[in-house]
Amino acid sequence: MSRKISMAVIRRLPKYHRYLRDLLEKDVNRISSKELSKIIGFTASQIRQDLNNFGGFGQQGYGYNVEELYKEISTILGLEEEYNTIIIGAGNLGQAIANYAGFRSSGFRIKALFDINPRLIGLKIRELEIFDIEDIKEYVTANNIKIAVICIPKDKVQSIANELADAGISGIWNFAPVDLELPEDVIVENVHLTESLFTLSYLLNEKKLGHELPEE
Amino acid sequence: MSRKISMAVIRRLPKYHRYLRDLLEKDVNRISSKELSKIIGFTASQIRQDLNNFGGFGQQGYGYNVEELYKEISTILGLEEEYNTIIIGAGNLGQAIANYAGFRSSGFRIKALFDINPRLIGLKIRELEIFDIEDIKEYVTANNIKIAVICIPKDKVQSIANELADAGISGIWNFAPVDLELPEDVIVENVHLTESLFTLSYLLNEKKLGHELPEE
DNA sequence: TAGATTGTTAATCGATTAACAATC
DNA sequence: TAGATTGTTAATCGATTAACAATC
Repeated sequence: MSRKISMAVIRRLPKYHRYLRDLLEKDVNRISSKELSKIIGFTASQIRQDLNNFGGFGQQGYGYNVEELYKEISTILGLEEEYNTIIIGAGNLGQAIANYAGFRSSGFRIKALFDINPRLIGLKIRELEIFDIEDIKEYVTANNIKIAVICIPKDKVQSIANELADAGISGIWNFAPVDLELPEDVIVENVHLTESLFTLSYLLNEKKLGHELPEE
Repeated sequence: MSRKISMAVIRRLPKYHRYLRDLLEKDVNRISSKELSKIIGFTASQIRQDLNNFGGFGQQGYGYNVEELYKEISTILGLEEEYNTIIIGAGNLGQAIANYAGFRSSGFRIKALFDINPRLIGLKIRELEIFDIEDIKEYVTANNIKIAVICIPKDKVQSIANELADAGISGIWNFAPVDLELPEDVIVENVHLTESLFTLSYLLNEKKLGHELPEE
């Protein structure tokens, strides 16, 4: 059997993870696909299909053990790994990410920030130093950095991404409104905020026009 | 013919918008679905299908007029509308959004921020006052606020969303890791940053394990 | 054992791609 | 007119849902 999981399935995994953690926190220790369906909003059938891509985690007549399933999904998501991470762009967004406990507590170890602005270079954000973006390639190589979070305006993004790729980065979490062109061994995950906002704008406008909106 | 556009199509619209603006800036005034396909990465067939959901914007033998198509899509996305907007949570992320020129220049008029922290209440961010989150319902009603951006920790989010709904809000742009339960006339667009990061984590892990990754 | 619920195959649905007549 | 390219119908592909035998 070949492992070829679709993006549709992959993007549901973090949601399972989140809902299972919520259940754990409520001391629920067992759940059926039917019950989970009710709270997470996917069909029971889809839940069973999704999970069975990765293994038979359930038990007939019983359902799933919440803690076990949570751990399995954590492993599948690679959350036990640790990744040296840098943030490029020490503006509001870069700082927001640097400070967000949720990322720091998972395996993403933020090591430094980088910026082009001389007034920021040398400052510290929560013990994290801000370096000159000129030095990024050298830093990535020297410090075994695996992940870069890009939080700078779009103009320079492609050229910086090229440097990161040259330096052997594994993944890029990109917040700039640009689709990067990189060798396919560099994994890019985009957060296109404007696209999200424009989707909201579309839906609001459609509602105002009295048109029917799609599910989901 | 009924208007029932799928979310898959809707989420591609902002991308068309962005690429068309890039073309406009490069003074390209005409493009075929085939050429657009090459730069945007969708098939030519899909591009024609997508656009034809909204009208016959092209011309046989010629292609599409870039400026005209850009304007059409702007209208479809509702970008000519103006929406009074508030930001809930004046932390790093709330400030990042308050300061981001891209949002301010489109029709989203940010009117104020709200926070629970007494040390922030009364301060200003770029002429925007930070108010007490206690007063939110009254403010929304009194100031014809249509959109709320939620940038606070998850605990209080559902109850604040309820207040917003009661006050007649039209849309919520939600950055908290929570799926809101609201009357269906309130439109919610989520930005689940952790889910995005975990997707990246999954893909990095799969790569490391030598598994084949899905397209897209 | 009887009841519940999984894992998995088969059926359905919807989205994408291909093809081509219409027409600029 | 000949060439290009759309708009649209038909074919294909993939994802979701339904069904049910296996089994706890």
